[in-house]
Amino acid sequence: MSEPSLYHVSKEWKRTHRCGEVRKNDVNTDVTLAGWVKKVREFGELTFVDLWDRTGMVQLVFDSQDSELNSLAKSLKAEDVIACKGRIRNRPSDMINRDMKTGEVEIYIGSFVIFNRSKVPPFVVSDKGKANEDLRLKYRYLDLRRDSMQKNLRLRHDIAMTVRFFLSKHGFLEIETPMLVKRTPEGARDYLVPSRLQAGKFYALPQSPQLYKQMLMVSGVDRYFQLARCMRDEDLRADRQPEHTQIDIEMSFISEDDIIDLSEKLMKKIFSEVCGVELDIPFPRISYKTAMADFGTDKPDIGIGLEIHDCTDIFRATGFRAFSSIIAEGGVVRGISYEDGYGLSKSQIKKLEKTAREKGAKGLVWLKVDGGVNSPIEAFLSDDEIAGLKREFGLDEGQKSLILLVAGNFEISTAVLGAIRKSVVISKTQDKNNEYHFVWVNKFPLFFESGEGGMEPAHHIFSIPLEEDLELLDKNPLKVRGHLYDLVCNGVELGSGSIRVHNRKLQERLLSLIGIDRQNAGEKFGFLLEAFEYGAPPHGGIALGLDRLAMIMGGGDSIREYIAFPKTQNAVSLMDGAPSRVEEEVLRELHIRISKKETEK
RNA sequence: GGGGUCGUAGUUCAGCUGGUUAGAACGCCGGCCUGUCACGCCGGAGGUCGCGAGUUCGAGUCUCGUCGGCCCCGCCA
Repeated sequence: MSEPSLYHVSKEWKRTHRCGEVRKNDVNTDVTLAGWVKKVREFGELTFVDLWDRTGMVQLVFDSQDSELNSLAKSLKAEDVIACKGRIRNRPSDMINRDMKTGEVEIYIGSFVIFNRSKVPPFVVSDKGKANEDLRLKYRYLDLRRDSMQKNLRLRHDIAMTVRFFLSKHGFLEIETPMLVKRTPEGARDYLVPSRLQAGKFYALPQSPQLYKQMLMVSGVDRYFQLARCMRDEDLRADRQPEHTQIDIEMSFISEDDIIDLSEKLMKKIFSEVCGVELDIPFPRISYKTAMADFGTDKPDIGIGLEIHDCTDIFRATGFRAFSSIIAEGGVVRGISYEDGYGLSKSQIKKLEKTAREKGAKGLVWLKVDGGVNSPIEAFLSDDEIAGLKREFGLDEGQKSLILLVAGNFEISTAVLGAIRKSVVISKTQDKNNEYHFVWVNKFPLFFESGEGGMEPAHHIFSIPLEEDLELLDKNPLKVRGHLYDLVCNGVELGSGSIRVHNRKLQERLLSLIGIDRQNAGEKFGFLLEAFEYGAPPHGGIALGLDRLAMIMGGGDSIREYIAFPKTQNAVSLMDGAPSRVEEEVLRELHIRISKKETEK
């Protein structure tokens, strides 16, 4: 026994048990344990030390028999790393700690070594000690030592292992695809990697392995999966990091139903194995059109009611000018009935109005209905109109509710109500756990209108149109729907996929619709198009967000809690300081010069 | 690019319409204690109020700018 440092884990100090694993039936065995000191409690000649490792905590006891041992024990501090030898013994019956797995026993210590002393940590390394996220990120290695974070790491591992086992059993091969790839023009901004050997050229980090997994299908791999890192240089959110992990799946000779079926079974397996929740499959499926009309979003939380209703017909003959003029111009009046919102104060309703305006509404009309009605536009409303609203929303006589109405064109009024619904849903679902409302959203349009009057792919340009919409491709491409499907859970987009194009002509046609002509297509996707000419099987797949899945299963609010080393909203790693400047010399080798303006910052 | 919010002791926070000595709890340091496990008791140290300007007799508090964390819009599957 002496002051720390150069001890290594020799045979002598090799541990025989883990801290959280000593139990009553091990009593009287001699053990060697190692771990982190969490707490020292002194009582004169008696000292207790809580020793922790990933498996749990156990109490060590030192007493006066050996005063040197005891005084060294008293010098122990939180987060010191030690190994110790002792005998497991029962605690006195009235001293059993029911809150600890190991609380029936304790280790009577004969000797110990200190591998390393810890400075006083910047925050208390325990779930009981609060710490702000920036501090936690800077000292992530301490943060991860907390039980809640260890639990999150374990959760993620369990999901990953279940995925690997399940897919492997179903005939899928796990295949790695390159991290240094060719930049593709569509989609998110790329992270670029300069090439040293090819002056002036760049690799991109993959936004997803999309093209590679399609090539693997052409290769006859038949069933592929990968836990793939995907990099996107876009702004961050609670559920968006610059790098995230997808459970990436691709299959040959299958239909949309096959992929949905497999995904459902995978989800069921994961929830069952990892957290003992039995999901009901199949999940409901709704079309994109229905999702937008009824929920105002393509990732609806379907578990909490609040569907958007069309109330235009109720107000056809209204005396309320704001509505009548919009209806006359071909607009609509849409609304939701928010029963829990009846008690909202004026200022809380004001906040909803603000949300509405942010999303482009001219205003938000609200009515509190019960036996009567209370609304700023009460004077303009007829009894028929009020009765009509109650009928539309299925409200019984005297039933209380807050009805919110938005008038305008269909898209805006629906989007506004969707946004309001989302802000309301968050507070509604916060106190619920273990409730998972899965839904498939499918039949997405293949294209959306882009800002400049052109078109851009809704998902990506490799998805196949629905058979019945093929003829619209020439006449009205915006009306063409595709074999595209998103998996949504509690309002979070967990994954999306599609059946792919496997025919060169069709692929070229789709590319030309978004302004990529033949020559251009050859430069950018030539290898894909060429591959399609050498026997490409029909194929399709899906990619499920591992980080988001972990977040939902863990009940968290941010995927950062489920990523070992995440970045801040400014895409900075507070722990290691990435990104950073690099030496001039390094840049020169990469044929890069930073403009002066940026250097001065 | 834009909106919101936060920044005070090592940590988490309080600090009113500006007012003279900036507090609490936990942590830390010293002492006492043989059954604690959120131990208890006694004592102590610890502050560039994010940073920079401005208003004022006087700024933690008000104004502007700036930096950083978080939430959101845009953006992004």
